[in-house]
Amino acid sequence: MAIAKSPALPSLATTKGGRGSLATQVRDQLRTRILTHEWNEGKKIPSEFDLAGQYQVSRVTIRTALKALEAQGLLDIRHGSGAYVANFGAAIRAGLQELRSITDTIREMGFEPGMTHRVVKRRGATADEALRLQIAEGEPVLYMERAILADDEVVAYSYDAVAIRDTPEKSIGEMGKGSVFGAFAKLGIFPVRALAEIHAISSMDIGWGKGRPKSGLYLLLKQLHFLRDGVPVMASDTYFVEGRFQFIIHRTL
Amino acid sequence: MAIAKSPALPSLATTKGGRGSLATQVRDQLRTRILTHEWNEGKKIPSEFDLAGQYQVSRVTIRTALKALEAQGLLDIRHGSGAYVANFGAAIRAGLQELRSITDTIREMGFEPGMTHRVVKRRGATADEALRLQIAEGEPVLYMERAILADDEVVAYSYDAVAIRDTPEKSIGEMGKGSVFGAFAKLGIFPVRALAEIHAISSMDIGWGKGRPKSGLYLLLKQLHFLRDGVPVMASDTYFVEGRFQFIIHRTL
DNA sequence: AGTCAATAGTTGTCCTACAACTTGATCGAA
DNA sequence: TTCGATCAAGTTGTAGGACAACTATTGACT
Repeated sequence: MAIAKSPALPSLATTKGGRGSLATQVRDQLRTRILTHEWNEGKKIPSEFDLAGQYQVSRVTIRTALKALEAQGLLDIRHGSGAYVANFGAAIRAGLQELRSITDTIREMGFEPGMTHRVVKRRGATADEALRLQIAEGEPVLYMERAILADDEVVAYSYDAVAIRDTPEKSIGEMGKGSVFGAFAKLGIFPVRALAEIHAISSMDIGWGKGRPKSGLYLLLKQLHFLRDGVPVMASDTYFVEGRFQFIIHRTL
Repeated sequence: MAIAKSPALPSLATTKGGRGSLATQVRDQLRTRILTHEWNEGKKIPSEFDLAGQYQVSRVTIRTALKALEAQGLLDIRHGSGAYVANFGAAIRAGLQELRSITDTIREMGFEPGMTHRVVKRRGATADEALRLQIAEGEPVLYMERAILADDEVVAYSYDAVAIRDTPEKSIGEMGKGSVFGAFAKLGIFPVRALAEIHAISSMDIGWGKGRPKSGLYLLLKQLHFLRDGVPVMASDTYFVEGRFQFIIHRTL
């Protein structure tokens, strides 16, 4: 039962000046250790006491991290026995219930993500956009039409509207290029949740270009992204080509 | 700052002999207090210290409960400030990321749930079912074909296969009648998670009866329900009629 | 072999104390 | 007044120690 700080573990506070609470940092590190299969699925991970020793934090902090991972479905904590790795690692990472960028998800699925922009412009909000973004009609939004690719094949067409509000002009340009969430992060804007509505759509009016599917069958993900305090920042309608993208949801109590 | 146990609160241990840990009981009670709008959306709830006094438990227990609710997206806890009610109560309850029976969801949406059984029989597992349920091909399963109604209108057709395993014969009959999960509960079987796959389907071969939609457009929810230890117990393919049932997902980090 | 009791290990809860952060009030200077 | 800094009170985050409740294994006994 020797307690020694494993030198292989990246230290906590020093990694990046501390981005979030201690428990959050520990949670993220344990998360990657689980997802990289450091412990086999179904296997017991070290006790809270041991982990506290490894990370040099209190048992409270470890417990908070473990509970969070249990809530995400990655762990199964049993009173008096221990914490066990659930056997759904990959599915959870790809699950819709986790808010992550489509690009990242595609990359983790082993494909090469890509994106082509058809429309990127600043214009007044439509009635529908104004309603969803809780702004006045006609107020400026950044409107985009993009095709999302995986290994050069179109997997989805996305129609997005970002509320401008106080966004400086120069930063708006960046969104039209790389990752939208990357641009958000630079501005200190962090959407922490999204409300998504799912529909089955059969239409020939969706999409463009030669990669456009003939079936016309799509899964529409109608999303609204929110900040911590509940302010909506982006409304996006993404049409996923049926069959080319796996939609998984991990449901828990 | 007077700490008095509110007499309106149901006591914890006495309610039902204690179904789960203290923190879980507190979580459930706080959850209903939130969903019944005891505190307005966006408003601050009492401090951990106050709640500990109300429920006569330690601050640790309250913290555990609050953290769980935060993970579910019902609360927003801010360091140094307090815990605030998120403005997504209804959406979260109806959200797919929460594992609840369709019947309950329909009822909470204000409709009268119903169900008609077309097929209820015990037969050997098909190759696909055997694979999903992790049993041998031909082993007995309870197979059902049901139509799910809301206010006497068909919202979905479901094709389900339940792994029999040690289930006593008489209990199998009950599943064919009322709620499947109700029958599970009586047997002490509690599915705690499900992995769902979503597809858009356009087909005229789905469904039956005169309520069958003409469009032939469905959202297929292909589910597999698991026990705590990862044993699959039920595989169900549910075809939701596009437009008649709102599919929402609450996505969080 | 089978049953039961003891035991060590693990998670759940409690207590106390303090650190870190947020918010509003207070006060002083421009 | 108006702005800004400072302060104080309130709240969440982390620490450490202690014990209760539960699990799984071992070992003794029948």
